[in-house]
Amino acid sequence: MLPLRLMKRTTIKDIANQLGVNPSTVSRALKDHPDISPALRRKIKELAERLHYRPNQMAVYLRQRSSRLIGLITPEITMFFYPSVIKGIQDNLHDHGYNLIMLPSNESPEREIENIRICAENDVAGILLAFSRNSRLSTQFSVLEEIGAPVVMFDKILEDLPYDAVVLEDFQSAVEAVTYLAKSGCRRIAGIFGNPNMRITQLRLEGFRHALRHLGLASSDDLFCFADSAYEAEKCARALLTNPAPPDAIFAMTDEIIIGALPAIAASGRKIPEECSVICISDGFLPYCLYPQVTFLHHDGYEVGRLAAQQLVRLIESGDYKKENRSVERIMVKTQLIELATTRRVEL
Amino acid sequence: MLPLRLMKRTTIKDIANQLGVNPSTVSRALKDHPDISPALRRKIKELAERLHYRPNQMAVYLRQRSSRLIGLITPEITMFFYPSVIKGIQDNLHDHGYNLIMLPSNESPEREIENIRICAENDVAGILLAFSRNSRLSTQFSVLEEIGAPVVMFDKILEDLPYDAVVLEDFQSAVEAVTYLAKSGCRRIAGIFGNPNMRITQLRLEGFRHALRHLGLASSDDLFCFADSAYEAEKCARALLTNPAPPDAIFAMTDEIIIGALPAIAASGRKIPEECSVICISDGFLPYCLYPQVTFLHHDGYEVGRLAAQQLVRLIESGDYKKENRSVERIMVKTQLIELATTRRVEL
DNA sequence: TTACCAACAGCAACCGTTTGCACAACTGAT
DNA sequence: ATCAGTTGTGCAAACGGTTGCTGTTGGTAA
Repeated sequence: MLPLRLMKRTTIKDIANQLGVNPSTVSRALKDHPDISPALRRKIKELAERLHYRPNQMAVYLRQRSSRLIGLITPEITMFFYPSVIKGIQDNLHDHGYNLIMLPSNESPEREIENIRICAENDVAGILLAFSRNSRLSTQFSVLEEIGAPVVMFDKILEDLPYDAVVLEDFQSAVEAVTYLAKSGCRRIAGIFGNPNMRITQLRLEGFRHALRHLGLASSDDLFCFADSAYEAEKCARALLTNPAPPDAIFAMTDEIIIGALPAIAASGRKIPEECSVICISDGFLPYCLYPQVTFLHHDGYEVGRLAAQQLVRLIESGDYKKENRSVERIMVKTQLIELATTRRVEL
Repeated sequence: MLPLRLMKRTTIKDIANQLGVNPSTVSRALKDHPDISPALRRKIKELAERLHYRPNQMAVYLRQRSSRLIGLITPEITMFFYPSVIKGIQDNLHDHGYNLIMLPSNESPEREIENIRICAENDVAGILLAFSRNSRLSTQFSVLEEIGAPVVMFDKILEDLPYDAVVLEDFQSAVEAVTYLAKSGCRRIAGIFGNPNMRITQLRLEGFRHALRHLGLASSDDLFCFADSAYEAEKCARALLTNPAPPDAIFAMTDEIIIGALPAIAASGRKIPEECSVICISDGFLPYCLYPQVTFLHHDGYEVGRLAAQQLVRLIESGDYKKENRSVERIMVKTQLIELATTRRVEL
């Protein structure tokens, strides 16, 4: 006998032939259609089992004009935040019988467009989308509009796009971070931010400045900078600390930034947190690995992924996304402060 | 005019109708079949462009009896090693026009089988597979055999399965780690290992013991232990260090283990590396984040992913995997020692 | 007996693309 | 004028499964 792998896959027709019935009868029997007698139904199911019958999803998708595939488009997949998001998405999607097709854009808007096209070609049931740094409204939008499937954005969103989104409290997190530092006694608070094109950068920067203003603290241009990588963040931190009037606290906008900044602060010879406090926004894994462990605002990637997937499934199954005047939903994921070793303790 | 998203997608038939030609002609024209005259070819392509025609891949797959989807089955997706592997796979697959469908098994053999089934149902062109801790040869094998597509295993493999695999030098890495510690002056070298069911654990443990024996060092049962999580690793490390004859060096088999072990060593009050050296095997990101930065053997996940994908594409496109007497390939990824702060320097 | 209805099964079209084959029209050689 | 050989195009089946409709039973009520 041939090895199984070289055998033709059993189809509905094979079952029908062996039983002398029509393929349609088999199809109906397998999905418990009441038109088929229980006896026949059992016979068909038994044979299907015996022949290891598995429906060809491609055929189903084609006929049904939609797959059970979800396209996941992200600028990056390895670093920090995204793996947990993906896990959140996966766990939720699996429960609803959808499968994920991964389409990383590597921070390239062109690749992003290509990925959206791939989604279209594969008749995905829905798209989960976090944009690259340099994606712009007009270009990305027109391609997305060609898709018949619902879209849910998360994390790195384009605010004006008429799709639902799951986001973190970026503005508010920065406010909280700064406020916490101030409460712990810091007076000159510096910030290191990511790519200034990204909306999350803008929001966190706004929050940062808003808090400083509100607290009556200095907020001059030499107290913040932008860094696109850990390496640049290290340079930024060094520059901030050699200022004539150096900060007594540093807020790092992301995991990536803290990785560069923390060694620079340590290298400057300052005691942490006494001479320089440090706080960052993180998914929650890295701060525990660093030394000293960094106080951070927990941005829960898993939760973001879970909620985005949940919302997408809801849209798919209700069909609501097709409605003309549906208003866009923004789902906020709460942030939590985790006090570790790089800040002075505050009585709250 | 309707929003694009609600319009029916253009098909080959639409183009054919508008031009008064046959769908088959359109199909051929779009793929530059020489039978179609250049003039008509141009006209068809122009219209296709204008109507935003995109082929329906499901139909193509169905007709072609195989998709351009690759199933990726891993026990885990967030932690340490896998994100880089996935990136390596992605980068390679994208270049060859394949797409990845992610099927995490969450360390469950049952889920693994389900995932293999999903691959079958979706007519994947190939499968990339890393097994869960508790997967067993017999059960997993029979399901895999039903698949018509080639399989490439990586990292966590089942040795006796007749599929190609990309693996790291597990035995050799452990030997190198121990040898390096010995050269740097350590005499009582302990090891903390992962789940003993996994082949990589067995190999690394064998290498560890082999090296100790070879170097004439102690290799008693109180010098190694198994830990299934960072938390357990912490307990393990603590136990090792409170031995009557404590080790002067610890080898941690994975990232996860070092996360637990390092704090325990620090907490014991020992100076690192003078009183206790530390070395681990890692994908290369985490050791730099820890304090002190941990000397490690670099196990390059990206490279594993890249090579696994490459090999799979080769099998798919050559069709070699169908050959009866094809011998199985094992591809080894080289390991590299990175000397950081937790070991005493060695003149090599 | 007739009329009607349920229960069950089959027919055939359809989803969008591909592809072997047939065939028409034209060319050029005989 | 005839025939073989191109060149360009169309026909129709196929991939595997789904589903609206039709048709055949057998049974029940009028």
